[in-house]
Amino acid sequence: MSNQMSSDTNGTLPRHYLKPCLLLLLAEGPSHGYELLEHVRRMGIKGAEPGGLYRYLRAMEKEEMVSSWWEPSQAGPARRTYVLTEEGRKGLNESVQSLRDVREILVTLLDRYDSLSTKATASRP
Amino acid sequence: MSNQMSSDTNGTLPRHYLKPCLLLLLAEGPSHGYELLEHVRRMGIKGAEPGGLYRYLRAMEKEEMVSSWWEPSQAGPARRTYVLTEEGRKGLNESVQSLRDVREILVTLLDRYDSLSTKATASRP
DNA sequence: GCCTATAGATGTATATTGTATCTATCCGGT
DNA sequence: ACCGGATAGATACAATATACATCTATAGGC
Repeated sequence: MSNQMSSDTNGTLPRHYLKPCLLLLLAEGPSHGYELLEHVRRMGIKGAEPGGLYRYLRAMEKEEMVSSWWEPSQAGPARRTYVLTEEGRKGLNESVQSLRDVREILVTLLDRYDSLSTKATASRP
Repeated sequence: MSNQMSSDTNGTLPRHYLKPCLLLLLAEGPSHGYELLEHVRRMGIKGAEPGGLYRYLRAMEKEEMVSSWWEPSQAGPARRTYVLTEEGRKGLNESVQSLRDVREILVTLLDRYDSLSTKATASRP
């Protein structure tokens, strides 16, 4: 039964905004997976999980949006530190542009919803 | 090769906002699939396609968000007319609330991006 | 009769996600 | 010295979602 509806984006940014989030976070400075996980969660992608995140980072590396290396940790296991590449910076700029588009569409959609209830109230004298 | 990144949400609302869009459109008045397809496309979900849309409508009907019946058309084949149910109205309200959350997170994220480049420019005297 | 636009539905390959599980390291407690 | 928990990263496989092609039908124009 192919049914995609399930429970929606409740209060959280859909996980598919993970890419722009990661690019933004890395534009703010180098970081490693475990830390990025907490950051993206705090940024709004509550449902982010390690599996997907690490996968994403590797995929981004394959696309040369980021590069990484192992770095020993003073406390705990070694970390893979990620930094944004030139490509990644460009990718971020593009992502941000489409995010702006999405934001505008959302605003329009929400206005449309609001005017809907306004009309409904207005029609009750 | 499992690579999820591909080309992102370029200029369009991700297809997974189809549900709130359809609910909003149906809140504005009854409609049928073919017409809804054009409307959601104009609303920003450029990549919406008939297959997914019709399936989506049937799924929403199974969830009792909408109800439908066949209606003969004056010109062309019969149409399945959809209307929003009480359930659907509630679903729309909830969807809209999470859309507002998403919008706010997006705004925060974009501000953060902007302040990033501001800092970069500011550091060049 | 044949072609096109309209209208709806289904089948299926592929892509993406979700969930569980696995390895390893360091630190603190006992 | 040994154990358990926090940190860190990675992988396998199932479940879902998406894209694309295809199929049925009807009405109207030519």
